[in-house]
Amino acid sequence: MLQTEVQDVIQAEAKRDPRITRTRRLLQNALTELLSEKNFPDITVGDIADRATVNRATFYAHFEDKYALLKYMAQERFESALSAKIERAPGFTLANLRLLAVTAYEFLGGFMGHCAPSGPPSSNDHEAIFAMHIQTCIYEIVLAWIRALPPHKRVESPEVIAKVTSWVIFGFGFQANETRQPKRLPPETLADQMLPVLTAGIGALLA
Amino acid sequence: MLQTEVQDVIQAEAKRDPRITRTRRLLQNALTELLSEKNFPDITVGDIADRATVNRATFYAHFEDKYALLKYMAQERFESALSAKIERAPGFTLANLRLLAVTAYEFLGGFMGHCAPSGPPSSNDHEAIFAMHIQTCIYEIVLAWIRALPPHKRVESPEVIAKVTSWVIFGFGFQANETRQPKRLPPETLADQMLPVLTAGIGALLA
DNA sequence: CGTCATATGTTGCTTAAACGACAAACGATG
DNA sequence: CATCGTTTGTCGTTTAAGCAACATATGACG
Repeated sequence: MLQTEVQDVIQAEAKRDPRITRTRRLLQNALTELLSEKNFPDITVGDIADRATVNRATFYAHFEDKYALLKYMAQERFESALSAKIERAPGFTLANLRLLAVTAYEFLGGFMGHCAPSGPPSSNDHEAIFAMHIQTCIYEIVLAWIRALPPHKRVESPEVIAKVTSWVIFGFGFQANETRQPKRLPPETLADQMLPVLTAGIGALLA
Repeated sequence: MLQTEVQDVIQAEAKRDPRITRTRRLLQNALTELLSEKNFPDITVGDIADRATVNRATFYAHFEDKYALLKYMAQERFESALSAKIERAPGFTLANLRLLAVTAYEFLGGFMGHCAPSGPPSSNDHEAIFAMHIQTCIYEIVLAWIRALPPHKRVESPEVIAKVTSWVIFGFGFQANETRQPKRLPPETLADQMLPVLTAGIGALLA
C-alpha cells in the first residue's frame, strides 16, 4: 500500500479508492491540529493516528514517517492553491510563472514566522522543513511545463532550467519571510522584483 | 451490518470497530451541514453519503433511511449532553430528574425555532421529528433509572411511570419552545415549574 | 396514459483499514 | 552499565467500506 512519490502522482490521476483520499485528509487535519498545540518534534505517529481516528498501521501504509506526511501536506496544499489561481491552461509562460511566484510568496508568508520570537527556536524547525518542500513543488511544476513546450521551443536540459527557476522563485520568497522585516512586501511586489532578473539573467552586469 | 436499536445500545458498550464510530460521525456531520443549507425533505441519502465521503451503500449498512439517522443524531447528542451534566452516579433521584429536565429544555431550546417565520413552514418539519425523539430518549433513561432502584423501592409498572414522567418533562419543554414566546423562560425555571406538579401529582386539585 | 429521470434499497465481490503481536531502536532513570 | 518504558516499523488475519449492477419506486412532463 505504501506509495513512492512518483506512483503517488500517477495514482492521483487515476481514480483512487475514496477511503484513501479520506484517510489522508484525516491525517493532514490531525497533524495541522496537533501543530497548533505542540511542536513537531513532540508529536508522535501515534498521536497523529489517534487524532485522525485512524490506526497507526494505516498511517504507515500511507507515509514512511511524520516527515513524509509533512511533505505531502506542503505539496498538496501548495498545488491546490496554485491550481485555484491558474484557471487557464498551464504552461511555461511569463504569466503563469508570475502566478506561480505569487502563489509561492503568499503560501510562504502564510505560515512562516507565525511564532517567531515567542515560541522556542525549535518550534520553527518544522516551518523550515515545510517550506523547503515548496521548492520541490515549484521544481516539478516548472519541469512539467518545460517538457510540455511545443517541439520547436524544446530546450537542451529542462532539469537545469527548472532548478534555476525554482530556486530563484523559492529562495527569494523564503528569505523575504525568514528575516523578520518590519514591513513585509506584498507577494506581487516580490514577484515583480524577481521576474526581470530571472528572465534576463545577470550576464549584462558582468564586467 | 445493520443494527437494531437494542443491539445498537449493546454494541455501544462493547468495543466497536473505530471505523463504525467514524463513519457515523461523518454521516452525522454531513446531515448537520446539509440541514443548514436546505430543508430535510430536499436532502437525499446520496447527498448525505457524498458529503460524508462515504459510499451510499455504507449509509444503508448503518441506517434504514435518513429519518433513522436523524433519530440517531437526536439520541446521540442528547445523551452526551446529559452525561456531561451528570457526573455523579445516575439514578432515579430528584436531583437527576431536574438535571434531565434542564438538559432537555436547553436541548430543545437550542434548535427549535431557529427559522420560524422566515423559512417555509415545511422547514420546521424535521425540527418536530427531531424533537419527538427526545421524548423517547427521556423515556428510556427514566425507565433504566427506575429499573435500577433498590429492591425495597421497586414499583409496579416502571413503564407507566416512565411514560408519564417522560411526556411531562418533554411536553412541557416542547410547548415552551414551540409557541414563539416573546420572552423565553430559562431551562431551570421551566424545570422548577414542572417538577412539583410532576412529583406531587394533581390529585389534590380534584373536586 | 407512457416514458424519462431520479431516488431508493439490495447484493456479491473487491479492497483498504483495524487489530494484535512482534522485534528493534531510543531515551531516561536507577 | 543494565533496565524499563516508549516509540517505531512490520506482518498476517479479520472486518468494514467501496463499487457496480440490479430491481424497484416516485414523480414530472409531453
